[in-house]
Amino acid sequence: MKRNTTQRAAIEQVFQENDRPLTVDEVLAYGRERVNSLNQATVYRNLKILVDAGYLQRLLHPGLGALYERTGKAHHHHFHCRACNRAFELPDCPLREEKIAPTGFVVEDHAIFLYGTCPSCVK
Amino acid sequence: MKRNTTQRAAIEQVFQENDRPLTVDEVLAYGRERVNSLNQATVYRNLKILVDAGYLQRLLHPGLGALYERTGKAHHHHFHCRACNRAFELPDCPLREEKIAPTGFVVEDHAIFLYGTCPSCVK
DNA sequence: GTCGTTGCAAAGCCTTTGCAGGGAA
DNA sequence: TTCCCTGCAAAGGCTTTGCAACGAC
Repeated sequence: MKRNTTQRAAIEQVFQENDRPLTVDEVLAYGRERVNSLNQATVYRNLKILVDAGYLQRLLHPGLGALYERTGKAHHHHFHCRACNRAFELPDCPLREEKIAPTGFVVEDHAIFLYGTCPSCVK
Repeated sequence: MKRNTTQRAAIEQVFQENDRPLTVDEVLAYGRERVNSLNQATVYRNLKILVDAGYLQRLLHPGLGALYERTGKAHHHHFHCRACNRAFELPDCPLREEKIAPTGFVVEDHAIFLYGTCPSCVK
């Protein structure tokens, strides 16, 4: 049975307070603000547990590597700010899958990654 | 000055005969069909040299990792066949960058990755 | 004979795993 | 008292680098 530990609670709070996809390092850094002794291996293990529990979703970003975000959101894509190096969620999807591959390719899924500058870095 | 070695020639031929993005392992495997002694470190070093020389372009694929493809092609995107695990180029781009991010986000660039089954695996 | 290149092995990153001690229930 | 969880350290993958030998020019 899953137990409630200070470390796991801290990690969940990190995701509650940061509504954007986070890297392992970000989870570790933000988590240590709550639990100073928080270990990297603990973060890796808990991220896996929280993904298995359906609380988090893992995605691979080209460049940022593994990102973790809360589950339960609608189909969406991601923005990477090159200035602050953070990832953000984009609410919409501009794609019609049927129209984008040559004849013969069966498209089951897609991912879109945008790059640029986020609102707080533009200022 | 850059020298013409058997190993580098083999790697270039691999890209001439495979008109799709290749992983390091694919370059190594195909290259060894030409030069049996071809070493992994040599492949890594030559891929870097060929990128710097403008002959190849490196891109990061979520899932497949680093991919290398010939330069000089028009703006395009990539398809990953889950059956044979190969990457392919898609000729078109279905996106209007201006329309896809919320106000405040400045979009400079984008990448689209499709997933599914390629024509030869569909058969 | 130069000196760019190669193969091998060692060393870096990032992520996972083994293990003994610690803490939730 | 159980046994899941944590921290530390060691061990896996993938990629890079150091070094001596090789070979293109």
